[in-house]
Amino acid sequence: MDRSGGRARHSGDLIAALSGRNLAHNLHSDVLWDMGFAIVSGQYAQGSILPPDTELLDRFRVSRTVLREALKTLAAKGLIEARARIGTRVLPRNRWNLFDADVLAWHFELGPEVSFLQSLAEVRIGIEIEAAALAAERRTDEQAKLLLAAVDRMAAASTPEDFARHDLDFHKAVANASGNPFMASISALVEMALTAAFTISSPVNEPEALIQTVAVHRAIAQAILDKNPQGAREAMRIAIAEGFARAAGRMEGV
Amino acid sequence: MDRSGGRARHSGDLIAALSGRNLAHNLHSDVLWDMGFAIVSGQYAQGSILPPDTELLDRFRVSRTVLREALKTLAAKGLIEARARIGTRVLPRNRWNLFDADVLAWHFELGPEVSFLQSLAEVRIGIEIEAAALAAERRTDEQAKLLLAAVDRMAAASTPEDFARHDLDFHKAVANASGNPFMASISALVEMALTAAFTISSPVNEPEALIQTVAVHRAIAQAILDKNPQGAREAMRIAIAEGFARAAGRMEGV
DNA sequence: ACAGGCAGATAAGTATGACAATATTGGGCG
DNA sequence: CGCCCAATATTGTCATACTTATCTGCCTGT
Repeated sequence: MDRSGGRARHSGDLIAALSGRNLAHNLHSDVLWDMGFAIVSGQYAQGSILPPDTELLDRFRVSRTVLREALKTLAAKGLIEARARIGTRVLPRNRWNLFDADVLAWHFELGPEVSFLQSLAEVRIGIEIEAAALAAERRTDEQAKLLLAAVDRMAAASTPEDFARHDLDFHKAVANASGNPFMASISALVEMALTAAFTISSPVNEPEALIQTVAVHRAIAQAILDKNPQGAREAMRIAIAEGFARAAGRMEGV
Repeated sequence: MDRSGGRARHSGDLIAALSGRNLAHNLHSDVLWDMGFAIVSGQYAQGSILPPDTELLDRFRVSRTVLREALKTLAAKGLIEARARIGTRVLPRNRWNLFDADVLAWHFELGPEVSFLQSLAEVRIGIEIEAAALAAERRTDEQAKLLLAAVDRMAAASTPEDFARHDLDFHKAVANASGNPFMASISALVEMALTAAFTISSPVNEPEALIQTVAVHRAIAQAILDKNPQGAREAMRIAIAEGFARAAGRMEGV
């Protein structure tokens, strides 16, 4: 009965808005988010069978076309798999594409767990450390300039949103300078982590933290400028670890 | 005119077969692979607009349902974005989900470039090094046992396929022991890299290389057993770098 | 009693034609 | 000359019918 047409929007919208991604509001995306969240939140257990088409059709009051396209989207992200006569099965989590922006967003909708933020920080450390090191080896002068500019904008930011945006720009610039397409491809992940972290606590509100965060990022940029891979690695590790520590401290402490 | 029903299958099938993944053969997956490959191969340039539904319908001789589900799948993987009245646009590569198994497979269909293999090795180094370090900190005794068993099976493998399978098992076991769900989620990537590498040159055929490869993997397992993160990091880096070097050397050097 | 295949039932896959929503483009009106 | 609106092209949604795959269980032949 709670299926009134205009229910509250997903937290994913915040992230989409921040990133300038389109958030077209079509029926199929409604169904998609509903089902995606239901699966990620465990409402449909891994390995279980979803209700058959007919039942879902009745529940969502949409056409078969819409439902099936939503399910196909979930299948494309590795959440489900359909088989004739059996039904549509929820796949085990290790088949899910956790690097997908939507799948990540659904995870955040059930409240960012500290353990999840930590997992995120760990992958970021792995990938972005290498990206920084590669950038230090391969950067062009042009790319180095962009990095320094991004740091300057971080230092000058006045609102948490501004800061987060420029922070993201910085990390994207590092990924680009690495010359490795995979590095650039995980910006969705970085974006989610940064958004989550800054939703919890932004350095902008704590002058001391702001100065330190900017300093660490400037150290990364400098190491890349100096073509110093090892220095870039270490600085990047500190930047990510500190960002996570601040958010985690804020969540547990207080 | 070349749209005869039973044309040669994609190289992706090899990988799917090796991984035991299902390869259902429905219409929509035909269209999906055709279009996916066309986009990845640059046949449809980034930022360009795909032909309208009507034209694609005519080209593939399928129903609108099938075509649209295939396009929705591509959209879910970040390759395209449809907008009313505008058409369906090919997104820039940095929006593509390169960690998706299908997208990866399409990249390999146009012949594995050395530069692409290198990019793959670089991300693997980033992620798997951290996974190994985390595994060294968090492993259970049970997980350690599985690791050693996988190494033993690698040493005893007699065919390239067997070796690749056990190698993959090993890397999956490390990812599992890390306790980080993201690490486990990239096994598709590792799988692709290993399959590609061993298609080019398997250590099984070179006794010396086999001994060395097994030794390095045993070193990883031992470091994790000893709860020695730094040792695990270094051994993992060597394992991946050597694997890539062997394949690359075989491709360029002859 | 058992093996094997044959048929029914169920759920996903495919087809088709019509209509709605949306955004660009160009023309008409102030 | 500029603004607004309508024509138009393209994707989005709907409803219904039919096809294919495959699991279950009966049924037959040995």
